[in-house]
Amino acid sequence: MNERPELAAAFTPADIEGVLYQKWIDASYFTADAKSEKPPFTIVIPPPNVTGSLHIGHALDHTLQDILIRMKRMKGFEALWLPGMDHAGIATQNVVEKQLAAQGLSRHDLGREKFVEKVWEWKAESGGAILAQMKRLGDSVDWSREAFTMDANLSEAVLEIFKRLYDSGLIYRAERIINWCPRCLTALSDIEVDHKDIEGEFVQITYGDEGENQISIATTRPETMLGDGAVAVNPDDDRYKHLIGTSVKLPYVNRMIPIIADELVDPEFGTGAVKVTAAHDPNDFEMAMRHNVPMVIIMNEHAVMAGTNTQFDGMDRFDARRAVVEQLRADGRIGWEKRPYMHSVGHCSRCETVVEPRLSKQWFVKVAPLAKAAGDAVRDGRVKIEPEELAPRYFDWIDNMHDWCISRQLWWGHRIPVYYGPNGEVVVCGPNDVPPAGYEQDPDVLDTWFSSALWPFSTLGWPNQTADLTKFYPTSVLVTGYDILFFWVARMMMWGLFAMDGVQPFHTIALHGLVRDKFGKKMSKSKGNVVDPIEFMDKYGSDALRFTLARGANPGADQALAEEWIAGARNFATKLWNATRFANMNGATTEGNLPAFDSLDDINKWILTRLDETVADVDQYLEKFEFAKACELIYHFAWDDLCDWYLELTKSSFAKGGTGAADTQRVLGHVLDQLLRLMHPIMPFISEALWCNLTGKETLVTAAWPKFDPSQRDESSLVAVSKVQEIITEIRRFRNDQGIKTSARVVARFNGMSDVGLASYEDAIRFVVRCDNNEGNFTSKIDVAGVTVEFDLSGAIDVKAERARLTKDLAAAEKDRNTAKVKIENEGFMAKAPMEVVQEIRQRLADTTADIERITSALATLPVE
RNA sequence: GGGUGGUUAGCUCAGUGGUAGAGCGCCUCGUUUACACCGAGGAUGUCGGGGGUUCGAAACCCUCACCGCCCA
Repeated sequence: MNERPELAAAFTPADIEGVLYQKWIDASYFTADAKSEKPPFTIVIPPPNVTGSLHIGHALDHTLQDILIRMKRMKGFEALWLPGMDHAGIATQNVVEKQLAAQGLSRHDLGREKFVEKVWEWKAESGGAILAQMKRLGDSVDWSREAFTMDANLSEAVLEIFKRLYDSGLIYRAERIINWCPRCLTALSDIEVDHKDIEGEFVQITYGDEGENQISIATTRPETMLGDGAVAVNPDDDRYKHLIGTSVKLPYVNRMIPIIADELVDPEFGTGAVKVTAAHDPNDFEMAMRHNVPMVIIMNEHAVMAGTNTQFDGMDRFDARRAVVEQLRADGRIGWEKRPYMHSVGHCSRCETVVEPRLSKQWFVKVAPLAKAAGDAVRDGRVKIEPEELAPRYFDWIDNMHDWCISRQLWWGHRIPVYYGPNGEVVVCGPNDVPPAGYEQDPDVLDTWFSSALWPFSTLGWPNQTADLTKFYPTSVLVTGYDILFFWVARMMMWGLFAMDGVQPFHTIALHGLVRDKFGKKMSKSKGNVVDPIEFMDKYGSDALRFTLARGANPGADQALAEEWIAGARNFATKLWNATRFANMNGATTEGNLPAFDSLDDINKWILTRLDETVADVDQYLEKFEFAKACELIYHFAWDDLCDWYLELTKSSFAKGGTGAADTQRVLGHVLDQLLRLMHPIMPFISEALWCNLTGKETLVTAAWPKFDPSQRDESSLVAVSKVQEIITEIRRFRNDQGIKTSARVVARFNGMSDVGLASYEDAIRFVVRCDNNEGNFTSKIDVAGVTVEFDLSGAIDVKAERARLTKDLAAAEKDRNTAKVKIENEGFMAKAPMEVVQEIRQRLADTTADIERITSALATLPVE
């Protein structure tokens, strides 16, 4: 009767994963159809860097997206999960430059065109390793739509939006203080700078010569004094009021600089007088703008002192700092020195070099109107942020966003589509424009995030009005870590709303947290606690890794991950494998209709009821991005309800055969069928393997998602089975306490089974607890759930153990009764607590009182030792 | 400095007013015919401290302490 191929005795993930993924690809299950009548469900993948490989954070991010996509596909949506990669300007250029450096070359040796060619070569050969790794993970992405931010059509989108923004007055070129990385030799946006507290110095320096105007300032960057354009004090600071409007001589440079008054100066900080280095400090720049202070650049692009006409020219900025302080000290110009002085310093997020704020002519996006729209879309509910607790963080940032510096002095990326004429004319070219003859293109490229921000629609064909764009935009949900909320999410919001006529790029932003080590510490190479998801997949299977990550994914919260947890998930997979083997051995089937619900016994009704509850709850949780809770329910339903109880309770029925067994075969087949469907989004490989084996069908990928129907539940079966469980547990406990081996058979007599409606389950109980129904000399008994079970222990009852057991029960019952009693005797409680709570406590009081009586009398009848 | 999240069993974490939970770990027993990647049983918490609201607080309010994150 069982024609299914037999499942291997042990579950080996490697045996099924590659084969199944290939089968899915061959069958094009993941390819979405823009012409489909089905409602769309779209997710665009956060494009990994082309230089990247799959790390544990990707594994989490992808697992969650795949869960949603697979579930929606099963629910009958036209599910599109669009994969692709980001060209990752600085990161990629760095990789290729490093390779060149190994050959003693720099990009300048090759020239721009050759260098960019080289990067493309590198991309073809070594880039995108992550794509193969995504297949290991089981990602059900539509490979036919794979995109790259530097693809022709995506590049066209970049030109298009640049032109539109420029024409709308939202892109401008200006001299501003920007973050300059002296190693990458490019400007950076604010969020590409990481602020870290480091040990620096804070020194007091006197400007002006003796007999002339003198003033003491305090600074953490003494070397920048060479570029000072003024000294600023607070207008209300009595110490300096008399100096405002006068000048003081800047040492070494010997330039007279004005002493100005500005509210920004904090009189409590340092000496209350600050140097104004407009070209190398953002705050100073602001002040300088207000007071017309000259801006002097004192370093070259490598952050080497230049153009100061002092002995410090040619020194690196940090060498210059020491040299300047030394000279000042020698000249008696240093007051106090605080060293080390902890303060926050910006570092390049790519290479960790200390960023040099620098006056520079760059291209900027005027963000105010765009950011306003991006904030409003969330404020008015068109876009939901999950969990909503993270929305304030979004508002806080987007409502206070500074103009965005988008030009980068790199070669790898989208070149800025601006052309300059011989007389300084400026022309911006869209995708279909041709620059006038003799015009030269701006040499810079755009910030990588400029193009990533187009991702939700450039990947669908924009600016062309494609079928994909019509069908799949706006996307359904964006799943990503909260760490790139600002980098990427906010910018997609701005671009999407602007380019798509106010239509938001996604309905929901589902944010997850970071994966941390088993102690909740951040993973880092220096700590050596970084884990490799590929290694875990090799060792425990992709399903185990996926389940572990999903099980730890509470919305917006970080999760700790330990190898043991993954081993546990692998054990869970093995458990299911074996449960299915058991089902096969006992003739479980999915053929034919389910027996009428009302005709079933309580055990079958119970498991169907529990299944229905589980399906309903899991469905609801997954829809709310509560992955951890959904996994928890599946895990406990499968392991506890199904394996530990249902399978055990069905054994006697299978042993007996008959219609009871036939019903159970069909119900068991159904329960497994539905459970495997339910877990397929989370553990796609093993669920597919087992489901196809069980049902003989082709694939679970496109099978229907389980439906739930609360009318097909039976509460009384829950009560009945819980009594059965209580009886079994008590008997096991008794046997355990009495030191009876699990395998040993005991003669026992059950009294009162029909009074509690359990007569028909006596056999099932006896089977599980190995109690034979023979005549005997019943010397011991236990009372549980209204039933008395008497045992023939051949007189060998361990009275001491039994007394200990009962004494413990008595103490527990007394404690419970006492808490109930205290409440009942509390007038306030009786007067104010809701009726059902009072009822419940009354019941508890009655139950525990009865328990105490029963246990007390049992203790009394124990023979004296 | 400004925000913000947290402090619950040995570890990592659920738990938004009615007898404290999970996974892993720990202890005892066990190869019983799906599974030792297993089964059965068991131990473990003045829910960070203090105060308040309430008949009732891990949960709500105030306060203190400590840890973390974001922004400057």
